[in-house]
Amino acid sequence: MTETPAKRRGRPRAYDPDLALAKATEIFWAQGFAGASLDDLSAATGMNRPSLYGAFGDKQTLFKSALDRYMDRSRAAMIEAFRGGGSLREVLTRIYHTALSFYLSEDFGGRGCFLASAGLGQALVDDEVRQTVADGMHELDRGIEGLLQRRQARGELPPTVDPIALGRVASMMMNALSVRARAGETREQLEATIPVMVGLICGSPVPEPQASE
Amino acid sequence: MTETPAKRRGRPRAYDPDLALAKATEIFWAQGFAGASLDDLSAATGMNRPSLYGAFGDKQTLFKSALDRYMDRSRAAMIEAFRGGGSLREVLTRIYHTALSFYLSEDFGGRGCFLASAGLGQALVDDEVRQTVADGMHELDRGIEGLLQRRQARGELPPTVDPIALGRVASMMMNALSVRARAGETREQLEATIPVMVGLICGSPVPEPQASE
DNA sequence: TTATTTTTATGCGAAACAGTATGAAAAAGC
DNA sequence: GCTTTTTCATACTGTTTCGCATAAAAATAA
Repeated sequence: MTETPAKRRGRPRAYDPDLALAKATEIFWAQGFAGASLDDLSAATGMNRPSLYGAFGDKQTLFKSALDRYMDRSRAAMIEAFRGGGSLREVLTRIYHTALSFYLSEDFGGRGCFLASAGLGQALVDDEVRQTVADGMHELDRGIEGLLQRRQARGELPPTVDPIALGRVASMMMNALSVRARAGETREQLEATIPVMVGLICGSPVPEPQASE
Repeated sequence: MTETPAKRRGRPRAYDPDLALAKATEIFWAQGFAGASLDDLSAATGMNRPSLYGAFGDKQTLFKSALDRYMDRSRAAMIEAFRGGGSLREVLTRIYHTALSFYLSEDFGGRGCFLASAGLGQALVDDEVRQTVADGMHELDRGIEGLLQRRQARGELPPTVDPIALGRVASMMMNALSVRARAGETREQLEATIPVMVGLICGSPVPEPQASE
């Protein structure tokens, strides 16, 4: 669908819009909205100022496009992580690892979640951004809550726990990973916390050989 | 010590340095380093530009002073929360409530932890800031780890758990509260997660009559 | 009163900033 | 080959930014 359906009429554009948006996202991610100048964005995307403006509108609109693109990407990755089978323990572990794969970058070092970093950096200045970020986080909350509900029904969680309250906290732990990633903690340090978090959610040491079911 | 020891010689300053730093902190907190202009800071502090410069140096230095002041204040509040007696459950609850008292503001709405918000906003641009923030968080990590170690020795935690790993995650939950506060969640929503978090750390519903061992 | 010291007030200046106008370049249509 | 359409490249405009220079104001000291 995205491939050129017919030969476009005028001069062909010299950039790939999605790649450019990805590069712009990286600048916002590292420097925040206010800290990213149009010169920075222009240099990173390889587009000059008027092309940027023509393609994405002004800086605010570009930022919101970056936010939307990130949410689409991370949503897709999370759906993938939810889908794969395995025990609740395994699914949660996969979810946290997926989150970390977004928060840690080879080239830029730890930068955290784009929503929690660049997004929330603007939260007190632009309420639309704040709302978008909040919605994104709550969407993930509901995903994990649903997961815990289903797994509780299968007996993977004790019937006494509240899967909604627990799911929300499990979701919040990703926010904690984001903060620590941006604070510079290493992949090893962060990955070491995952089994601890999963253990807290699922019941500590090992599900126990669980011959019961 | 801080009171005027003798009559100062020249024209008296028209501002209270610490109050001015507090006001500047609020601007950085809401708008970030790059988003806060010297005009904003000047208006908030009531100091004109040259006075600001004379008192705190340039914008970077002012920001780092704000960071230091925040760390001093929050450290003091946390020491207080650690000191008061009570069960581990009670102490942890008090610690989380103390954290929330910093993250939520009457006038500005939820703004999160200054370290995690304004501080980490600069983390990828200014490595000294990143290191300061990381150190601050790790100091709190060690505090909670020590608390759990002592309480485990008193039998308030099962001997099987690793108090270091658990303490680190307990500390990270404050980072999660910070993110959600800044995302606009209400005090009620945030406070509702505290007993869930404390329950995860201490052993869920109530330490349970725990007849098993 | 007069001199000295310290802070405030006005406002300057160079640089960076966001956004745009103008014209050249590169493709398709005829 | 010429026109039309779309994008690129240069450069401009007006504003905002940060930091500081200069001079007035307000206190003490002599």
